[in-house]
Amino acid sequence: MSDGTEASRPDVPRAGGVQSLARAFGLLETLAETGGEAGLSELADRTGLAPATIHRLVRTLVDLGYLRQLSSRRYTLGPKLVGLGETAARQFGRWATPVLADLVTEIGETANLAVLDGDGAVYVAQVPSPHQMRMFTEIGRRVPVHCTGVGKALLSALPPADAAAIVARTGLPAVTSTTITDPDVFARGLALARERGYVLDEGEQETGVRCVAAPVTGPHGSAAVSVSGPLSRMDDTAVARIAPLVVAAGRRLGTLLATA
Amino acid sequence: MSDGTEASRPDVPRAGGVQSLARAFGLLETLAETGGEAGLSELADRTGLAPATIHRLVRTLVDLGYLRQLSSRRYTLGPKLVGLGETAARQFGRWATPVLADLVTEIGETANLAVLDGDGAVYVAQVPSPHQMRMFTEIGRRVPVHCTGVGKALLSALPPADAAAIVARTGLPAVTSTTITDPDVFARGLALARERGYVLDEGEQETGVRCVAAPVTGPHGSAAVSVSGPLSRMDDTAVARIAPLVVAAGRRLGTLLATA
DNA sequence: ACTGGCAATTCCGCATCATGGAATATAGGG
DNA sequence: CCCTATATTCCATGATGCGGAATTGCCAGT
Repeated sequence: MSDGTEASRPDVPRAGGVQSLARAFGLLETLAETGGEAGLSELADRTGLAPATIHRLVRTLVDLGYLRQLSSRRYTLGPKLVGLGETAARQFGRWATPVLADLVTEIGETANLAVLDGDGAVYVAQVPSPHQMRMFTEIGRRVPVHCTGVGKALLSALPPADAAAIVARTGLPAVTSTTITDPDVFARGLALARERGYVLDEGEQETGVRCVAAPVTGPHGSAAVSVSGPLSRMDDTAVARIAPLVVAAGRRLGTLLATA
Repeated sequence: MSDGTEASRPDVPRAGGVQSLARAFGLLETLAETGGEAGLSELADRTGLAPATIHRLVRTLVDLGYLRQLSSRRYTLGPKLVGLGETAARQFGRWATPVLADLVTEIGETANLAVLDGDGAVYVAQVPSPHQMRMFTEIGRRVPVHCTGVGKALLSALPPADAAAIVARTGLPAVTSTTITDPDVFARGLALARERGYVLDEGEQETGVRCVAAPVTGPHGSAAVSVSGPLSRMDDTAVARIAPLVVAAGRRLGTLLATA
C-alpha cells in the first residue's frame, strides 16, 4: 500500500470493503466537490493516490459512462450519473409520495422530503400544492442546511456534536434578510427544535416562504419532511394546526423507511 | 475466474478496466432496471455473479451510502446517488444553460439538452419558457428515443447501424396516436433528419406538443438540443423560423462540449 | 412450537487482479 | 525549439478481491 500508516485514511470505510470501489466513489465525490471538473494530478493531490491508480479507476469510469473526459484531458461527472440519480430519487419518491400526498390534502401546501447528503440537504420527493402550479419541482435540488426547514430538521435529529461539525464546516451565510447568521441563536433554535419535534423556517432561504419541517424518525441515514407555503396562508394559527401533522408524517415515514 | 470462457461477458468493458468497479456499477444499473429494489439472489440471477461476490460489493456500496438496505434485507439505490446525479446534471447545465437561454429568448419556448445513455435519452439541462409555468423540470428524466425530438436527433447523429441496433432493441411502442410505429417510416424520418440537420416530433410523446430538435455536433458521446411548445404556438411558419436556430445552437453546444 | 427449506451472510485458501514506481508520450510555456 | 508539467502506459509484485462451501437467520407450513 502507499503509506505505512494503514487504515488511517477513510479510504477503506470498514473491514471487508472493496477499496477500489471506495476509492472510485471517493474520486466521484472529490470531483463533485471541486465543482465537477478536475485534472488527473489535481485528483492525485486531493486523494493522495498514485496517478497510475487514479488513471486506471478513472478510465474505467469513463468507459462505463459515469465520467466524461474533456478534450482538455480533464474529467467531469458523466451522463449516466444523471440517470441513476434520477432513478434513485424516484425510488424514494415511490414510498414517500402517498404520505406527502396525505399531507397536501390535509394542509393544502406543498410537501417535501429531503435527505442529508454530505453537508447539504437534497430533496428526494415532492408533492406540490394544488394552489399554485408555480414553483418548479425541487427534486434533486441541493440546499444548505442552515437556512431551510428540512436542513434544520435534519440537524436536529443528529447528535449535537455532528450537527455542530456540519455547521462549523458550512458556516451560516446570509441568504435572505431573515437568515440566522448567529451561531448561538442557531444553536438555541436547534435545541428548541429537538424539544418540540419540529422547526420553522421564516423565509430564511426564500423571502415570503414559511416552512414547517420535522425529522423523519428512524435508525437510518437521516431524512426530513417539510410543508411550505406563502406567508399569506401560513399564519401562526395555520402553523399551530400544521406542526403536529408534519411531525406525525415524519413518524410515519420513519416507520415506512425501516419497514418497506 | 468462474467459467472457462473468459471475456465473453460484457462484465469487463475493455482491457485494463477495473472489474470490481464494472461489476458494482452493473449492480447499480441492474437495480435501477428492476425498479430500484431487489434482493441479493435476484441480483445474482440477473448478473450471473456469485452471491458472495455480490454481497461484498453491495455491502461496500451500503457502507458508502450509495445503496440502502431495507429491513427486508432487500437493496435500493441510496441517497448519495441523488446528490451525485444532481451535481452531474448541474455540471452539464452550467455550460449549456447560456446557450439554451439564448434559444428561449429568441424563440420563447422551452429549450432542453439531452444525452444518450444506454438505449434511452436523459434530459440534462433545461431552460423553461417564460410563457407557461406548466411542465415540470424534466432534468434527469429518461425518455424513449423513438418518440421524442431529442431521441430522434440523437439517433440521427449515430452511425445508421448503431441507430438501427438501438431501435431493434427498444422497438417502436406507441405512446400517443401519432407515435411512429412503422420501422420503414421511422428509418425514412431519420434519413430526412440527417439530410436537414434537424427533426420534428409531432406530439409523438405527448399529444399537443410539437418539438424541433437537433443533434449536438462533435466527437463525443452524443447529445441533442430541442425546443418544444404547444401546437397553438408552434405552427409551420414558426417551425421554419425555429429550425435553423436550433441547429445553430446544436453546433455551438458541440463546440463548447469539445472545448470546455 | 417444531421443522424444513430458502435466502442472506460469513469463512477461508487460492490465484487473479489491482497496485504504484518508473518509463514513455503529449501538451503548453518560455 | 527545447524544457517542464501533466497525462498515460508498462510491468513485476503481492495484496486484494474471488467464489465454493459452510453457517446463520428468516418464514411458511403443519
